[in-house]
Amino acid sequence: MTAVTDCLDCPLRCRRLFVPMTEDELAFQRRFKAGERLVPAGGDILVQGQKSSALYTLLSGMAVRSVTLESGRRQVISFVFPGDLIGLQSGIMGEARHTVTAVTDTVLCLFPRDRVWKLFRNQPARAYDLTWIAAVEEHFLGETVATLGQRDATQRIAWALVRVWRRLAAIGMDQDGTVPFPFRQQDLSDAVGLSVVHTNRVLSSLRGAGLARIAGRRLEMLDHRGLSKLALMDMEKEDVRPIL
Amino acid sequence: MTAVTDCLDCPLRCRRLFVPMTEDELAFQRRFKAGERLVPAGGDILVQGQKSSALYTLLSGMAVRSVTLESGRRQVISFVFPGDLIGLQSGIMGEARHTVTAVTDTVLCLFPRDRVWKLFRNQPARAYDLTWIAAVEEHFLGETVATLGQRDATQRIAWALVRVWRRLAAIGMDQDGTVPFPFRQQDLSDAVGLSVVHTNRVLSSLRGAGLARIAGRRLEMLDHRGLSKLALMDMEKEDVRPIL
DNA sequence: CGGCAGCTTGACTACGGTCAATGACCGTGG
DNA sequence: CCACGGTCATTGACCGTAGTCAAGCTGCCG
Repeated sequence: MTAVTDCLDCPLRCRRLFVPMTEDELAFQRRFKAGERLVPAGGDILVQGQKSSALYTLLSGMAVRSVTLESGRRQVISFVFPGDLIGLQSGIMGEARHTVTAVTDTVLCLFPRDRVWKLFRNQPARAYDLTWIAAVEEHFLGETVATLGQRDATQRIAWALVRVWRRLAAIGMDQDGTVPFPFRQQDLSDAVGLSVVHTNRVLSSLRGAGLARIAGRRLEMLDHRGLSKLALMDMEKEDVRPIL
Repeated sequence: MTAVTDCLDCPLRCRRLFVPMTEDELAFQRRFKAGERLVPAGGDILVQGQKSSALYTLLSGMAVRSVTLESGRRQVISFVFPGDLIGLQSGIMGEARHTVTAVTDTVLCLFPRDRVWKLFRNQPARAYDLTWIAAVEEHFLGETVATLGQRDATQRIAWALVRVWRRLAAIGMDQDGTVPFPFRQQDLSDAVGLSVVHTNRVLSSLRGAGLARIAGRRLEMLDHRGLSKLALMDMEKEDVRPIL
């Protein structure tokens, strides 16, 4: 039985990916957070089509956001990492449009819906941040659309690996050039719109080319610059964003 | 020389797609709007990588939001229709991440960036609406990702046509089962990640099947239910959203 | 030790891309 | 008024990337 993490002790907010909070915001944040929710690996955090009012921030662990078409095919919309907001759409528009599934054991900070309104009413700066977060999310989805529409198989995989690596490095989860990678190849292929078989072939070719390697639930980045170039990604300055 | 449209006379806000505004909100809105901007067909409303502070709502005309990769390939992220918000990302995150190009002559309502902060400060309900709009946008991008990742060529085109048709019908732009469709086949193919050639073939097969037809810069929907089914789209209840 | 989930490899196929040529339409200028 | 040039739509022939099917392989957990 672990105690609930106080926002004061939040291991995420001081990471370079996130905009620092003021004293005042931090105080509000502590009252805003209503508790935590634990979802074990394989469990659903949010289910497509189901009413759900809460907002979450992923405190630890990883997840995938996905939709399933009537054809039965699954698309992974995005990977979800510590610090990511979950449930904005369902929280605002009423019901969840996609499923969020825990890939590892996860801990979520819980923000009840009715307090969100209070945030807009009393904390305009935080409300602005929330919109900012939504804009960032939108930006990444735009990137994803461009990837699925215009990049070939190798570029897609390279792109996805670089994205994951940069995101995790930005919250300090890299060690010796590796980051945790708990996703199955099936998850990766569902994310980039390729078959598992082809995904596997591409991965082994990237390994062969000495660019990156997945092994033991970890992703090893052997040539960040090379892989980024292959993926047609610019080495954009890492931008920061708020965290809720 | 046409006069600027007063928000009171806005031809969009009363359409069934949009949440009605209160008297109060309308009053604020009139002060919020700083003027209009006209962009002729083919002109750029926003340019990828360029600083831009303003927020716009497309008042009339149509546009495409797109990004161009280093390979030179272009991805159309979304079509932009009357009532859509433009520039949230650039307005909040600083610089535009994608280009918005006018496809017809367009009129834009202009909201200066510095007034956005005033909105968060003084109009929490409108700020909430802005976030809502961002969430809706995010939802649609998620759909797009799923389409590019999991639907085949025919389903993609069908999906795109139905989306356009529903969107325009929801603001009353349908006449005799047709809606304006000023986009080139090149735009459509860049939107769904297919070559123009294949797009053309699919379109003619849809025409042959009596499902839909594009002619004379108009899209004729011959079998909405059939095309939706083909596109694996549910006949979801039309949901409403706020307009800025 | 057995069973299961996930990874890997091979053989064959097909969907959609590319290249190329022709056609339809439209605005402009001689 | 018609010839010209440009843009966009259409069609044909060929090809290559990635999907499918199917069989082994590996590693983990009971």
